[in-house]
Amino acid sequence: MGHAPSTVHRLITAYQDILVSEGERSATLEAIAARAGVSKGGLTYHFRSKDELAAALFERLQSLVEADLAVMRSDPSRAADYYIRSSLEVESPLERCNMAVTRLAQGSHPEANELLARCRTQWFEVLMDAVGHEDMVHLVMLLGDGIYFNASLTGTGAMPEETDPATIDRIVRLIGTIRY
Amino acid sequence: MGHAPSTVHRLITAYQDILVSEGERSATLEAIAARAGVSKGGLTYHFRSKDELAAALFERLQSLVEADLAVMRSDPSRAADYYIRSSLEVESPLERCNMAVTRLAQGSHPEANELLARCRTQWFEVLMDAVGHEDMVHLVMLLGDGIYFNASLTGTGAMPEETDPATIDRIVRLIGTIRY
DNA sequence: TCAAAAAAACCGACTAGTCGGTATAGTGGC
DNA sequence: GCCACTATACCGACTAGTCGGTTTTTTTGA
Repeated sequence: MGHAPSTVHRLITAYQDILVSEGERSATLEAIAARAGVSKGGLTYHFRSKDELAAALFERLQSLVEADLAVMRSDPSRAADYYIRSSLEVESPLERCNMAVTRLAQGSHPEANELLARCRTQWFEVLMDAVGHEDMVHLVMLLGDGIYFNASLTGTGAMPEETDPATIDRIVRLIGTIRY
Repeated sequence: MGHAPSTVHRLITAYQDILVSEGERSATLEAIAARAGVSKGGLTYHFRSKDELAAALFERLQSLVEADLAVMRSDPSRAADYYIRSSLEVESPLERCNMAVTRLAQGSHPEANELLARCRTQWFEVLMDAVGHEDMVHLVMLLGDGIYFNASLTGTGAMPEETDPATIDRIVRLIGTIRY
């Protein structure tokens, strides 16, 4: 039996989920509290301001990225493959959190922007260690971003057809044939 | 001598620019009006509501995409190359407009979402006609999306390093070596 | 040709409603 | 008794949209 998630955890998740599915404007204090199943007073008890809530979201992303980097470092031979494929997992805690922070960044939230920049730098470095060829790393990261971007639009409403895992498989195979 | 852009044109551009550089929240009627050099009353004279302004933005995107598709159809052999490279041109009217509509889509604006879906379907079809290999088309489009996504984050604040044209050149050459 | 009338473009104060944040009295469980 | 809340009320800042009125441009008819 796992613990039921704490109220604090639920509040951060509620904020994250509303950001992802409805955008920054809909993420009001009351909407967040309601989704987490507490009153507005309950929210402000744990987070005195929206900025504190955002800061908590940033911390969550940092630790999730840390864990992701550790996985990639643990098996460099599969790092690139892992990076591309995990971009597809829109439901994973990391991707959802990343998407939420991206929404804030696009709303010109400087902290969110800097955090994303740091994360991307770290992914780049780990991929460089694993792959060793700068252009290939750029290719892998751009591809991952593309998959991620597509997924993030699919998530909100209706995209032509979701990029399905089988297609990604074949694409990964295609770029696997590149000799550099 | 070209005409000075009309107030209507300036208002749509102002809306678009604020969406791109500061996000949906900052795109208030007054901010839009101020950027276009008119008063709030002047804005509401031309657009009775924010939705009408958004509708005008959607129409602009449609006609820009139409023109882009025509270019691609006119020289199928360079269509894929053109698609990838034009994703980099963040300052072009098409990319700016596309970015603005994307911001609205991420704020869960259903119309924006459907429009983007239609555009992407059209691009896909034109690329399919030009390239003829479905996985390669997906690869090209995902790569374009990745470049575009990167550029859109760079635009708002600070990304590690902008994807520069020389890197894109080399990446295009890399995927050009793929035999399918 | 030119003044008067009409239409179009625009201004800015106002209304009604929303949101972030503060405050406070009360409740159930450990 | 105190922690983790609920419920409600409130404030100030801000926002979309309205409206009466003003300025600018265009049209018209003598």
